[in-house]
Amino acid sequence: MTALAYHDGESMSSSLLARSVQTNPVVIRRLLGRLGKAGLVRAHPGKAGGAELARRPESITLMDIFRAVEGGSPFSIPDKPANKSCAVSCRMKRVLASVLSETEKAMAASLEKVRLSDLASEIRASDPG
Amino acid sequence: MTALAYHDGESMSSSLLARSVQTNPVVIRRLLGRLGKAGLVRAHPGKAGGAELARRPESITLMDIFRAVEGGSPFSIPDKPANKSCAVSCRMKRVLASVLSETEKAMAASLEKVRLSDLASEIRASDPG
DNA sequence: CTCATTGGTAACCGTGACTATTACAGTTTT
DNA sequence: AAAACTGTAATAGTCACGGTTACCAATGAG
Repeated sequence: MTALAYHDGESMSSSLLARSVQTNPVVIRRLLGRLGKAGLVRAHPGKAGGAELARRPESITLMDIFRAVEGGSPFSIPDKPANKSCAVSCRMKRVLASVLSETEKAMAASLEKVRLSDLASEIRASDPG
Repeated sequence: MTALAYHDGESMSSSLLARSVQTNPVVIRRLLGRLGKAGLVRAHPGKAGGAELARRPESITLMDIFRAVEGGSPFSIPDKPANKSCAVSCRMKRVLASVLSETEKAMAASLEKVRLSDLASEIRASDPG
């Protein structure tokens, strides 16, 4: 995503992006699929195809990307059946959920503050060429 | 840990704790081992042995537990070699590390705010017996 | 039209992390 | 001595994820 923002608006093929992160094009396409469903990127098939940002990088935060690629909550509470004869076990899930919801909000707020354009700027600032 | 705080100061065996979370005593002992190294619990072998909190539950935060159980950072940056011919790939690790360090701090601050005694109180409040 | 290039997706394998389980040694109380 | 506990090692099973191959659909160049 940062690469897309860096090459402002231009379309890049999945193989090119794959080389950038040293992985397989299919992995990239899987990610682009999720990002596409979230409305962050557009893909064009065909000979001169590729992927490009669907919105301006100023309007995309890291939280948008996080939500798109990691489906659900970063924290998960195991849903084993509680031990009915234990007061702690019975109430724990409810209590933990409330706490984790708070720290999730804190994390989200932090990620919301960083826009994709910020990352691109930082890269440009430290790029000699 | 909440169970230990709930049964204020009393010692509990790993098998008892295991039944509470519906798992195997060995799993509990492995966790207690880490918590012990972090100075959060004490364990006593022998016939009337078990584990107990090493500090008052008011002085233990969820962040303490998190650090003790999960060794390192919740976020990890893959340490694949960067693609030297790509400016983004070369600078990305540094930029990402700085950003993630911020959100880690946010998460830590949120977990620091919750003390073990808070959880025990909440359980007691909603416990009829 | 033909064909090369690309995205999209399914199928499969290998790997790494974690849980569960068994087993055994060491310690402490009875 | 016996019982009950911790601590730890070894093992097997499960699950998620990355990597890979393969195939289809779409698009643009010739």
